[in-house]
Amino acid sequence: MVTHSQNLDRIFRALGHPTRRAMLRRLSRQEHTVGELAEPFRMSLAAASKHVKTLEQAGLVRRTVRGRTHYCQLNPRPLAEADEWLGSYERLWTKRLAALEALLRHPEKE
Amino acid sequence: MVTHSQNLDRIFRALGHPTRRAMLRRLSRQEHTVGELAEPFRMSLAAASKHVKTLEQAGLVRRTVRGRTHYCQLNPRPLAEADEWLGSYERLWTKRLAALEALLRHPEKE
DNA sequence: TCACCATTCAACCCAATGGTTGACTAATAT
DNA sequence: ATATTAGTCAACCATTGGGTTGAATGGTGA
Repeated sequence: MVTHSQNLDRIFRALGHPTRRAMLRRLSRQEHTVGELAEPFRMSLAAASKHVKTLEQAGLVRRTVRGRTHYCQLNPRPLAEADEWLGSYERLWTKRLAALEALLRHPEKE
Repeated sequence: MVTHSQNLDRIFRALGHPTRRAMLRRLSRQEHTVGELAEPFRMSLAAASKHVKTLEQAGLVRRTVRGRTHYCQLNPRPLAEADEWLGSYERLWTKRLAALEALLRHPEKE
């Protein structure tokens, strides 16, 4: 059994690396093969393949194998989960940002 | 110079541990000392103190030292940053979830 | 002054991450 | 048939992460 908390662990950790965020960015526009995902980076294909795997294990990427090529597509659901978690804090930062904005607008009221 | 991407790295990684998320949860209700933050966990104070430090380095916690006790308060700004990043994917998952919901409502249309 | 308390620091341990290379598997193209 | 291509796997390496313990720092209270 994998708990919700463990889900969040994997999701947030997967998002915590620039290579993987860049991969997600590309996948948000269209499906790509592992090779295509790897191409922009100065790292071995094996390394990139590992990144894809951790995205997959976080549920962020779904892979369908056709012949020898693996097609990856973004599964945005876990992003929604992460967003939901953040959502419970939204009230806090909007309050904070509103206060900041007010301060910028009327500095004399300090 | 610390880039925006590195900021996101630290933020997402900080969120990728249940202990730290629990600490943030508590801090979202009120300020707490390091000792108070550590108390609920079955780990040494030193270990908890490290978690606080990584939250601080991600910018999620601000610390003010008064005498020998360190008071921590949540700084929600980086959460807003993370949310902003996720926001650019929101269109994707709402579309997806809407499609799913429609499917559940009218399964015959498959 | 002296004991105590809140916290960090330093050294250490083990497991996980992020990368490499080389071998392997299996599908495709010539 | 053979060479090439897509991708994984396994072994390895260095760094980081998460935990421990014991000592150090520096306020606080009697």
